[in-house]
Order: sequence, then C-alpha cells, then structure tokens
Amino acid sequence: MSKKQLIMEKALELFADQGFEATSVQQITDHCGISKGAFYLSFKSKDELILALIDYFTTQFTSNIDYLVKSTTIDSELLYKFYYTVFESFNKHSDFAKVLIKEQMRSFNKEFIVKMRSYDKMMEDTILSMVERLYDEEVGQTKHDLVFCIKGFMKMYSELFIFYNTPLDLELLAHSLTEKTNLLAKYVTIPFVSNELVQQFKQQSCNEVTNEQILGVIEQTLDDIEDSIEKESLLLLKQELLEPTLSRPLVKGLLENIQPHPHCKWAAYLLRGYFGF
Amino acid sequence: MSKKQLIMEKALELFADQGFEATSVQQITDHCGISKGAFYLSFKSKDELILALIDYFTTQFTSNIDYLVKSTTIDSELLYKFYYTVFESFNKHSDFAKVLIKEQMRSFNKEFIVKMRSYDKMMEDTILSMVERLYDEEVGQTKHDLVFCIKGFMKMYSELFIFYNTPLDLELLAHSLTEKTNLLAKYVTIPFVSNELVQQFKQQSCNEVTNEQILGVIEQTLDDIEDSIEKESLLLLKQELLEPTLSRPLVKGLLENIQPHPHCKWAAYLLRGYFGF
DNA sequence: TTGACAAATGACCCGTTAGTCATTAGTATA
DNA sequence: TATACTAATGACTAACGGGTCATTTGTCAA
Repeated sequence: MSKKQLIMEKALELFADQGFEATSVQQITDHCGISKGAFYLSFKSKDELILALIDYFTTQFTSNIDYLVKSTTIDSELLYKFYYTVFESFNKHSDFAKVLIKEQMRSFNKEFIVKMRSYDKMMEDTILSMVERLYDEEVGQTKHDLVFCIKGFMKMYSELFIFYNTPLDLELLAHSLTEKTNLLAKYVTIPFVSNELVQQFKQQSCNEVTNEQILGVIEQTLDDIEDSIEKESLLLLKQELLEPTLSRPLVKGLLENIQPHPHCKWAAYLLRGYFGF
Repeated sequence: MSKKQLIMEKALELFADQGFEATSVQQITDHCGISKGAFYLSFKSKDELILALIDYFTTQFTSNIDYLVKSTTIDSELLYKFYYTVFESFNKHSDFAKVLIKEQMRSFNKEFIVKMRSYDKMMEDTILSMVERLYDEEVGQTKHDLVFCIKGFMKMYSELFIFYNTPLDLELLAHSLTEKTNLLAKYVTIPFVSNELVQQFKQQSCNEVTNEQILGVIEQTLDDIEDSIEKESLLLLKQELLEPTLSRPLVKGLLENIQPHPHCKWAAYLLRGYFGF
C-alpha cells in the first residue's frame, strides 16, 4: 500500500470519529506511525487530503450508480437495484459516509463547497434520468418532486447505517423504498418543485465559477491522467476555453468523451456548466 | 435587549455564515460592539453560547409543533398545518436552521450531541403521535416507516429554504407533502422500520447517560425556573432519583407536570429515559 | 567502503484563539 | 466631593496546530 493510501485510510477513521477540523495532522501521522514531515511529502496540505478523500469516494459512488442505471436494461428491476446499491455503498463505506454527513455543509473551503454541490448535482441528474425513463408519461409535472422524495428517502434511511451498527436487511429496505417510490410516481398530482424553480436554482448556483478556476482544474486533471482519447479531448476543450473555434456539436462530443473517465468528472461538470450543456 | 440576547443574535448571524468553529469570540464581540471580557460576563465559554442558542430555538420549535399537533382538533387539517408550520419556522429562523444543519453532526462536545439527539427524538415522538392518530388502522406495521418518510420530506425540502433565498409558496408545499403522506399511509404495504428495530435503536442510544449527569441537569434546571408546580415536581423527581419511594403512576404524573415547561424539556427527556417511560 | 541520492524525521516557526485579570470608566450613595 | 461598587475593557497568556527545513537515516550502485 502506498503512503498516500495509508494516510487516506487512517485519516478517514479519525475524521469519521472526530471530524475534520478536530483532527490534527499530528494525530493522523501518529495513527499512521509516520512523521509529520512524511505527511507533507504525500499531500501539500490538510485540505488537499480531505479533497482527495472526497474525490476518491464520491467519484466511485456516483460512477457506480451512474453505471448501474445505464447498464440495467430491465426497467422493472432498476429502482430496486438503485436503492440496493446506494445503501450497500453507504454500508460498505460507512466511515466515509460519516465524514460526508459531518462535513457536508462546512464552509472552511470554497473549493470544497463547490465540489460537494457538483457531486450532489450529478447524483440528482442520475436520479432524474432514472425517473424520466421509468415514469415518463405518468409523472408529468411532478418528476422533480419525485427526485426530491428519492433523495429524502436516501438521506433519512442512510442515517441508520451511520449511527447504528446493527446489520440491516438491505433487500427488504430496497423493496420497501421501491414500493414507496412507485406509489408516489403513480398517484401524486400536486407538483411543488416546478421546472421554473429548478431553472432558478441552477442559475443561482452556477454564476460564480471563473474562467481561471476552470483552467486550474483542467491543468490539474491533465497532470493526473495518462495519454488517451480523454486527455486529447480535454486538451482540445482547454483550447476551446481560451479561444472558441469549434461548433457546439463538436464541443458536446468532446464533453461526452471525457465524461466517463473518473478523473475527468469534475472538469466535465465545470465545462458543461461553462458551455451551457 | 439584554447583553445576552444581543450576543446570541449577533453570534447566530456569524455562525450561520461561517460556522461555529470558524467564528472567533473576537469576531462576535466586534460584531456586537463590545469587548471580549464582556462576552465572558454573559457566557462562561464559547460552547455555552452555542448550547444556549440550540436550547432557545429547538425548544421553541419543538414546543410549537407539539402544541399545534395537540391543539388541532380537526384531523383533516392536521397534516397540512403540521407541514405548513414546520416550513414556516424554517423560513422565519433560517439563520438558525443553517447553524443546525451545519453543526448537526459536529462531535466537538459530548453534551451537544446528546442534546441534539434528544430534540430529534422529541420531534420524532410528536410525528409518531400524529401518525397514530391520523392513520391508526390503515398503517399497521408501516407507521415507523411513515415517520421516517415525513422526516425525509422535512429534511429534503427544508434545504430549499436554507440554500436559496427565493420566496417559496408555503401553502402549495404543505398541500403537496400532505398528499404524498396520505398516499404513503394508504397504500404502502412493505414495512422496513419494524417495532423491534425501533426498540433496538432506543436501547443503543439510552445506555450511556449516568445518574450524575441527570442530577447535574436537574440542578441546572432548578436554578433556571421560578417557584411553581413544575419546580416542586422536579424536586420530587430528584428525590426519587436518589432513593426510589414513589409508585410508577406517581412518577409518571410528575413527569407529565414538568413536560410542558420549556426549560424542563431536557430534564424531562432524560428522566423519561431513566424511569422507562 | 564510499559517495550520491532519496526518504523520513521532528524541532521549530508563526499565526491564531479561548480564556484571564489588572485596570479603568461609569454610576449611585453618603 | 468622596467612596464604594459594578460594568466593561483589552493587553496578555498559554496552548495548539499547520506547515517548514536542516538534519539524519536508509539504500543502492560503483
């Protein structure tokens, strides 16, 4: 195991227990059996560590779910599988789930907040695509409410995994939530989260990322990934960011190229926002 | 306005914006236009301040809801009024709601965590009583699931008030959630949160409070309240804690006496747990 | 064995902050 | 005015934690 992995693993335990700010670098290094200096050979700062943790787990989590939704061909199984996988992940990585909940609204770092929001948005997009696929005609105006309810179920029931160590019947849970979701999809008539409201939220949250910030993220990502179609696509997108020359379909295609790559999700998200997709 | 109130008000603004740990006492006193020393004349520590804030708002909030549920005589209006009042409170005290969400899982202070849990429990009890009253026959085994769903709705939709400043249509929201809740009550058949599971949770969370801790809270509460039936009842309960002499019905009656008093809610909760009610 | 390079160490620096306390300002009473 | 008392001040302390860097330890090829 690399030093970096060791630190991430041990730090996660401490963060889950005490929270990020209450855990000192000294504690982490003691817990790893290394020196303080060694820590700074692996991470530039304490902030970089938690960002790495968030990145590592959330990309894994969101990609998992996204893949599941896209690869499940039988509609009738989709919702059940979705819930099952969600809670299985929470169960498996309960330390990370704890950190996520504890620090979700922390305002210590601008980059952190924007990142959390974006992962939330990605999850929401995945859920929305699922809802549209399963209930397209039935739900009509209430589809965003259904997304909200699903997120509410996830929030509420995931607390069980985090605060109690009792082993829980995942299959029953997934069945139970599937039934509830189907019922809401079938019978709900009063929409609250309308399309206009969603539009409004989007505008409010997207107007603060600057060109330079996106460039910074792209540079970072380019360093992280190997030569590949994705890397070339990202390079072209960087060009496009500096001086637009390509047509919109071409840009969209490039975005599609980088989207599946785990390391590119963050850059892809920012670029989608920037180019308006 | 007393110095204490001034500090609480101004501190709340800063906490909502920056979080508790990120806000220094110096900042608070600057924002109040007083000196650092003056702060420590009103509060023994920074921790005491946030505990006071939590106490002040959550007792207000939970008593409000509790009163509403008990005083609404027309069943058909109850659920709507419940949701309306909940979100109206969130809307009105959005600064506090922000703090609550930001610090909800903070582990900086043991007392803080236990307190938060207890308020959550009180809320849950109120919701459960409402569910039992409205749907007693229909829901059967699924009543705890319904409580979970209601809490999930509250969690999810309250984020709207906290992160977006858009004015929202409270009436529509309450109607929309009422419909959803009624649907779930009527049609859901698969229970997940069973009675045994609830029992298990209760055991897990109640086995850590010591006799001395409860005594400490009682002493504190006695100092805070005026001479009254409540005070006398609490004194008797303190006696009973030291050496049991009274019958269970008498103890239960004393608990009922102190329950409605805002300052006694915390002591009442601990004593209920201790005496097994 | 030596020398060169990388890996790791931990004492130290520096900024920050909760909390204290000697001192001062303000006020009411004799 | 003098005295006594309370309210308020802010410089100060002690502790802590993030981050640095001169120094040591380990490794491997010549």
